Amino acid sequence: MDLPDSTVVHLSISAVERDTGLSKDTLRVWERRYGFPNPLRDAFGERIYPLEQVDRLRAIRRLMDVGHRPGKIIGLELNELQALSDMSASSPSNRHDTEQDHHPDVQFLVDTAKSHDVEELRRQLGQRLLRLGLARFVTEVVAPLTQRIGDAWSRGQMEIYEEHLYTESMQVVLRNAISTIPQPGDRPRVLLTTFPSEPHGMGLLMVEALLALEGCRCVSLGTQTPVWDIVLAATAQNIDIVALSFSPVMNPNQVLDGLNELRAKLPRSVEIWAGGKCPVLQRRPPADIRVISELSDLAGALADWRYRNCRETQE
Amino acid sequence: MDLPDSTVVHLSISAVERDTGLSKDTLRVWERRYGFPNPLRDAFGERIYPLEQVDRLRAIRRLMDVGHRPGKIIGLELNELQALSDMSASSPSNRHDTEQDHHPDVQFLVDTAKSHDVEELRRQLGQRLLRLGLARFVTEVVAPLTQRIGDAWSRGQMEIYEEHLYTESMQVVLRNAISTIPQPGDRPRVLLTTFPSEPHGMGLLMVEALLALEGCRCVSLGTQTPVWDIVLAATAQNIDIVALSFSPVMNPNQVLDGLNELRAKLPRSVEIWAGGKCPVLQRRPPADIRVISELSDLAGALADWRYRNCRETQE
DNA sequence: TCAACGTTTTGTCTATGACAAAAAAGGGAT
DNA sequence: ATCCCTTTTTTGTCATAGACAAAACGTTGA
Repeated sequence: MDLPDSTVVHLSISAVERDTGLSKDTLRVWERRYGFPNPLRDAFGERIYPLEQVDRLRAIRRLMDVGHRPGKIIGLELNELQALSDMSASSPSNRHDTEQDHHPDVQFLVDTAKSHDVEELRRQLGQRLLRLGLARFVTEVVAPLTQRIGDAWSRGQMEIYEEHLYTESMQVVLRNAISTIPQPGDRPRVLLTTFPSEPHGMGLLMVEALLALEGCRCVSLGTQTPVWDIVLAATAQNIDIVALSFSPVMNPNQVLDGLNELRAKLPRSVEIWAGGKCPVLQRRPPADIRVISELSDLAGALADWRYRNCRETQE
Repeated sequence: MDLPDSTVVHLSISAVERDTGLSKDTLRVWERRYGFPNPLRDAFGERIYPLEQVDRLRAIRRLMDVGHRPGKIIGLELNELQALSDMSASSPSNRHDTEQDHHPDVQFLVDTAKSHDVEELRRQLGQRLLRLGLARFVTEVVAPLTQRIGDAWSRGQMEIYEEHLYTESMQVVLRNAISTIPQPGDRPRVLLTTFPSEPHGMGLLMVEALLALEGCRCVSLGTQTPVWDIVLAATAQNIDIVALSFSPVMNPNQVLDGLNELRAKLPRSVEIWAGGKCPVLQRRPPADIRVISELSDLAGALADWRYRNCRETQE
């Protein structure tokens, strides 16, 4: 009578690293300092983590992404952690009025996304795209909806895979729409990408859509490009503007360091635009970098660029 | 006269882990045992790796993926490593005739990708898509070309941003093609994704294209889904087959552990298909998992599934 | 309200030892 | 030669414990 499940309810340290995103070093140091996690040991003295502790670790990780510190929450039980994540959800700091404007429809779409009916979601999105046109679709549907979904995820109201399903569907819709835009425009040439630690690409697609509509020539590198490669690409592609997207979960210092390094390595003639709902951009905007805090500011920034560059161009 | 590049030519141990795929533990133990790598130390005694050593490590990693053992090759210089890699390239085991058939055209496309002319690349790809049809385009152009580009990058013949540009262009072309496939099919329902440490999504798109053409209902989660969320998604979406894609740079142990864990957590009725040019899949295929080593095996695997499930379905 | 400064928290690094699992090598027997 | 079994070598990962920089926090003074 063996126990084949013993490998299932207990995970090795590397499995926990993979599942929680917490490094082995971190897991060991937490155990040493806080007494949690408190894994059992197998016959060789190696840590084996019960599933229950892994769930708690996952919840802790989620709360940390929203700003909590491990020392404060590591002692809490799973239900307490969940209560806390519900609480931070209703805190006023996260409430943006833009959300409320479209509350009913955005809420409907969130529900559709959670219904797991991918075809229906895609149909609903496509319908709104046709009804509103691409520009309004991006600013009035994609942006608030994506933010809302991100919020819901960080509160634990949504599983990661549900967020993945949404992202994938929306990407299909957006990419399709973008590819139908004719490309008569020439300047400015805009390079789109994110820093290596930023895997979210939805912001890039939104910006690409809006800029392409305005006649810009967009060159997207996708997500996670090292700073030095952004410089190389900007040079090779004769780029006028480098547009970067940042999500709220990005490490503030990586944002600032990366931007400063990029600014130092790029020629002054190349502008850097930084967008996304990343708190540090508003609080400590770096010098010589244009911060686009709302999608609606894009058109203005572009008009501005065109005004400044209308005579001196024709290189 | 400062040296802003000092941060560029030296990498920290975690940066090297990310760039080479060798774990910190491995890097340290190699240094202890073989004397290589032999990083400098910064003011605080932490390892800083010169770029030259990182290149050598990458080459070593590449050779290990093909079957060489670290102890034998770790003493070789970069050019010797490359010579060895060229040698094993011409060994019969690695030569797939599919590569040779289209050698000239693939080379032409690689050159186009390196020319930085995105429009031209996209045009060329679109043209081949029309000429060959989606299925042949995927197997005869996308697959060999992507592999070739990955090769070129890991040999330092191509910059990361050039690879990003290629990936982005190809994704646009493929996604567009996929969205034109009508969706009459119902079974099997296939879930597509990658493990958290695998950011490459091109393999998923290729598989999605081929399966959709065969009338499968594909549900893609995009890249980097935690194991547990794959299980949740498979359950919620009533999935028949979970298809995972692995690139050569993935850590072999993460691959095997992840697959075993996934197998343990998924119901037996759900099949797991693992594909991609990941050496460990061929050398030590895990039990109860279908390894798809070549794209051409996909159709067979699917026919097989359909045969086995033709009567018992209709739940 | 904001900037500056000390304090605490926290993640990552270092070093060395140990050992299991994989691979290679040795040694008959077919 | 080829196959199978055992022994040896190779190799990656885990463990322990100490250290410190960078980030976050709290407090003070303008």
